[in-house]
Amino acid sequence: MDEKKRIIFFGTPDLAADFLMKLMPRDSFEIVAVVTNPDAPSGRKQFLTPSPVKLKAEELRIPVLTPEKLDANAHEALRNFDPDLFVVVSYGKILPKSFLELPKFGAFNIHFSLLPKYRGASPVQSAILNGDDISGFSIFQIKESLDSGDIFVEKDIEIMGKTAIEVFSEMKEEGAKALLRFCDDILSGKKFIPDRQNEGEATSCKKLKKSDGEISPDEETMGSVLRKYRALLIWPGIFFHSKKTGTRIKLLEIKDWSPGNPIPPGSELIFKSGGDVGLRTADGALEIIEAQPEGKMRMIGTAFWNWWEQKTH
RNA sequence: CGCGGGGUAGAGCAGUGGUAGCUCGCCAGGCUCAUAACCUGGAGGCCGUGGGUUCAAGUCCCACCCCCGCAA
Repeated sequence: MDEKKRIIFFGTPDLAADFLMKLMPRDSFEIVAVVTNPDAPSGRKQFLTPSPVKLKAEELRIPVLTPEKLDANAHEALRNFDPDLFVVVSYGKILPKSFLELPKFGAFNIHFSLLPKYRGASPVQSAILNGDDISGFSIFQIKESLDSGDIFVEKDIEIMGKTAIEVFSEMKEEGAKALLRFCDDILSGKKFIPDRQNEGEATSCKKLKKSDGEISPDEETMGSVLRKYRALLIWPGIFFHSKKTGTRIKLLEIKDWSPGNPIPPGSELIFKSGGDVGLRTADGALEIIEAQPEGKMRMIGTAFWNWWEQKTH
């Protein structure tokens, strides 16, 4: 009977925790350790909170490492686990070269775009923002430079008209299957013919900022607002500042304005027509399903309309 | 002690010591070819909880609970 291969898993957010869970009980390999970011302040009271991956790993009784820096100490700690493979899913730190040489079968990352497009921190959101119809995920061997290694597995996912939640959900579903198979394959010695990334086609995307969610509805097109909504709804969401009410207003759920419903001429930024509440944009309108003024509880469209009328008159 | 907003009808809000109100929704009726529009009527409230001040508290004072925005 072969010895089980030894994997060290790197990851931090919820998404990574889901991948960890799906990689769990296997005959061919085991997760011998999990590396995640240290506990960080979170929530209104700023309590120190462990990462979702740490919580999941503890639940699964896997040893957890939370190095602040990937230094010599961390290197030593990982070497002691005698790893065969590193699997990285949204870890949040860049692995130095000396770490990449630790596992016998190498270090691999699953990235949620069709590399070399959208290298960096927000591939799913960026693809939606750009209005792409197709994205996907890539499993590649990690090199020192970010998201640039040779691609071993790649799969398309249709993203047209979908929200980030829906896309992530599919990425999770399909990606976990692919990653599982990949781990089995590579650890059993299967030969891959990896694709080198075409550097000329590479694009990159930055980490999202809170301010990316700010919109100016009457200066933007419906398409622009809707793409931002779909891309950013997990975080930071979309919001605008209203001079009339003096508050910031989040749009929690919006959709296309129903075509049968006339948009009254001369409508204000927020308007009501029939039973629906609308948001006027530069080239049309969107329906507000749910919104939330700063400091208030979330409101369905008609409640938001009531609030708006009372604040603006 | 991180900063701030709030808790009054099903929902959204007004009400600064003296009869509990408005808008939306809901129910009934009316108008109408018709309606999400309009008219009439109606139901629906321990005003977050506990104490205090007062002849009198939704309102002033104290404590507590809960919700939310920022921040991370």
